[in-house]
Amino acid sequence: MGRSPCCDENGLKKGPWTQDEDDTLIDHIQKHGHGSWRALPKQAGLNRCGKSCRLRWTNYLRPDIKRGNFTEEEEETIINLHSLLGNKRSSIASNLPRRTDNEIKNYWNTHLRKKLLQMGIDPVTHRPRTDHLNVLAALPQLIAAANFNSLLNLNQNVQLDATTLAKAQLLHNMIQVLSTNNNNNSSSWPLAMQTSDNLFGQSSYLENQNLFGQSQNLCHILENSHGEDFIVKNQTNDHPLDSFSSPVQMNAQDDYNSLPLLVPASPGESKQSQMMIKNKSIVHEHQHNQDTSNPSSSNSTQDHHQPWCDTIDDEASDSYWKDIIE
DNA sequence: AACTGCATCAACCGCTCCGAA
DNA sequence: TTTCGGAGCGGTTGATGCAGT
Repeated sequence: MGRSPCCDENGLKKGPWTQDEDDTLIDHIQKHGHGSWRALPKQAGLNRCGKSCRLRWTNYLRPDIKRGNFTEEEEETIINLHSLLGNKRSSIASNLPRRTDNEIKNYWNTHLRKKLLQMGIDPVTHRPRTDHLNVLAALPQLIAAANFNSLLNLNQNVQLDATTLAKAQLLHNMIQVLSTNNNNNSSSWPLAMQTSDNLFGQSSYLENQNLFGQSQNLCHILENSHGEDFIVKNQTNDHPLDSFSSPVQMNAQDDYNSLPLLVPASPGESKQSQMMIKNKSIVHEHQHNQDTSNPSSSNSTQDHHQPWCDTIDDEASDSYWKDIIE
C-alpha cells in the first residue's frame, strides 16, 4: 500500500506515557468515546499519534482489564487455544475475559513458551520435540503405544483400520529397540528423561491437548483410578467402553510398559507427584491427596483422551510419523 | 557498592485486513 | 474493480528491575 505510519509525523511524543497523559486520555474517552483514533489526539489535546492512544487504552487504561498473575486455568486455556489457533493472540484473548492480547502475548513469550520447551514440547507445533534428545523424551508416549498394542490383543471387539495397526506395530517395535539399547542402564537416558517434572509435565500437557482432540474414531482414554490402575474409556462419552465386557485394568507397577499417571500440568501440583525411571521401569509415586485441593484437576483427567491415542489416530500427523521413522 | 546478565512487559513497528468511496 | 484510510494483529524493541557475583 505504501501508506506511511501514523507515527511518522514530526513532533509527536513516543515512549512511556505519563500520568497526565493517561488522565487526559481516560477523561476524553469517558466523555466522548474514542471515535476515530486518528482524530482523538487532537480532540483530546494529546501530543500522541492515534495508534499510540489506541494501544495505551486497549492494553492498559481500559477499565475492564484484569491485571496481575495468570491463574492455572488461564494458563491451560492459553496453551490449549494456542495449540488450536497458533499465534492468534487476539482470538485467544477473546476467550479469556478481561485479558488483553498484548498481555497474553507477553505471558506466552516469557512464561509458557519456556515452560513447554522445558517439558520437551515444541511450542510451535505442540508436539514432542523431534531432535535427538527429545525423541527419547517422548518415550512415555511410545511406551504407552506399546501398551496400546497389547491392549489390542486383549479385546477382540476393538476394530481398527490397517493404518492405525501399522502405526501401533511400529511403535511397539521401536519400544523393543529402545529397551534393548538402554539395557537396564538408566544413567544412559538423557537428563530430561530423568527429570520428574519433564515426564510429568509432558504427559499431562499432552493430555490437555486432547481437550480438543481431533479423533472421533478411536475412542480410548486411560484414566487414573486411585493413582494406580488404568481403565480404558470411551473418549466421546466419558464412560467405560460399552464394547468391553469389563474394563481393562492394568497395574502400573506390574508392567514396565505401563503408562505414567495422568495428572494436571500445573507446576504446583507437579511437585506433589514424583515420577522416577528405574531400570526400564516407570514408577510413579502418587500422593492421594493431590487432587483434593483442586477439584478441576481430576475433571481434566477424565475429560481428555490419551496423548498416545491422539498421536496414533491423528490423520494429520503423517509428517510427525515420518519424523519418528527417520 | 558496583557491575553484569537475565527476565519482564509496555510500547512501538510494520504489515494485513476490511470497508467505504 | 481499484484505491485509500482506519483499525487491528503479530513480532520486536528497549527501559526497568531484580538476582547473582
